[in-house]
Amino acid sequence: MLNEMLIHKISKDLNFSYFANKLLQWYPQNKRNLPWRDTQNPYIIWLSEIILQQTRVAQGLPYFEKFLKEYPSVQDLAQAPMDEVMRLWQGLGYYSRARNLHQCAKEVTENFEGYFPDNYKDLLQLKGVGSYTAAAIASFAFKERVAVLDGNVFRVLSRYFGLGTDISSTQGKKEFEKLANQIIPENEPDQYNQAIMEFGALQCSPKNPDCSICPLQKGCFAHKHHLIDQLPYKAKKIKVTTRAFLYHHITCGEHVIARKRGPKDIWQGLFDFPLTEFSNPGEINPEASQLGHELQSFNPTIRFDSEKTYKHILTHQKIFSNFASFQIPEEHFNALEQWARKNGYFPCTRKQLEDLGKPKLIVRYLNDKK
DNA sequence: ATCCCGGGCT
DNA sequence: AGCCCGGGAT
Repeated sequence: MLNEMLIHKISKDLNFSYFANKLLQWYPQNKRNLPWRDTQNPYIIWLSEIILQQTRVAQGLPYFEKFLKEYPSVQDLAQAPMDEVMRLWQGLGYYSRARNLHQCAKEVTENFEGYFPDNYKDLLQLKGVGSYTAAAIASFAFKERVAVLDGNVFRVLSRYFGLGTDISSTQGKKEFEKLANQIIPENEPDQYNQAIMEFGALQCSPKNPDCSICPLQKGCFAHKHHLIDQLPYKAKKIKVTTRAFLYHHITCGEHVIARKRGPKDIWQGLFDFPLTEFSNPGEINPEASQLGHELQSFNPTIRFDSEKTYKHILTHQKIFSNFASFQIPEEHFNALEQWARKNGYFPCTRKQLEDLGKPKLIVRYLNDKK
């Protein structure tokens, strides 16, 4: 057993060094010449990394040059007026980066005598410096053996080692971080970090990578299993929208006003009540409902139960719903029916309504009324 | 026009 | 988890 584990560990380590060596070999032959490469100046590295967050090289490059020309040192940047920094940043997006950049320069100047912290852990404390940027500065400027994890690294590792954990999950980030830090070699950790990111950008590209010329094709899990376009796996984050409904429960004798729900929205083909939608739950207000006003001519007895908000959770929608009930004297039935038909609603008896398919939300409300 | 991508902060 | 932003792909 011990033997097996030992063999497993050794073969894993061999595989890791094979992988790292291939990248280290590939890098000098293929790397782009960029002005923040081949320097160990933490200020220049930090500046470039902040600018390159969420930003392509082609877009960031002119900004990097502007900033370095205007502020050759961290002190120059720290002393610059905020407005000037913002103006230089103009057009690059994510403006909190510029605010953090300026604040970080001040921190370094005032609290660290102008010297950036020289290790991952301390770098993390700086404003605007997260795990990626801290690892980049620590390895490029100070040769610390700490792996960078950016979109490129996730992609390369996920494909080569067949790691399919969702890269947007906390669990996934942990697993990739662990793997990446096992692979990164003791010597030249900086070159290795540069190499794997450049490899991801140029060779192991998100779409249509040319695997026929890839130095890591042999041994690549994704290539072997034809999973290049499935990896890395990233769960699409469905954005949950909040909606606020005011339902109008309109009754007239034994009749209820209903409607069949149409396409392009939830509950297609089910039946519910006339509905006014508000932009958020706090704004639900019968006074603001056009429907309620139209019903006034039928002399309704109105009850709005604002206390009871029904919450209905779907995968992609969170619905908050209130109900207002309108009891209409039977003498207005004909006029009410005309109004209903004109607006795409129809009267039906309580019994008929029972037999129609309704959203859970409506059923819950009707049961509560009993 | 709409979708997708991406580090860090809150 | 949701937001911040612009650019590129579709």
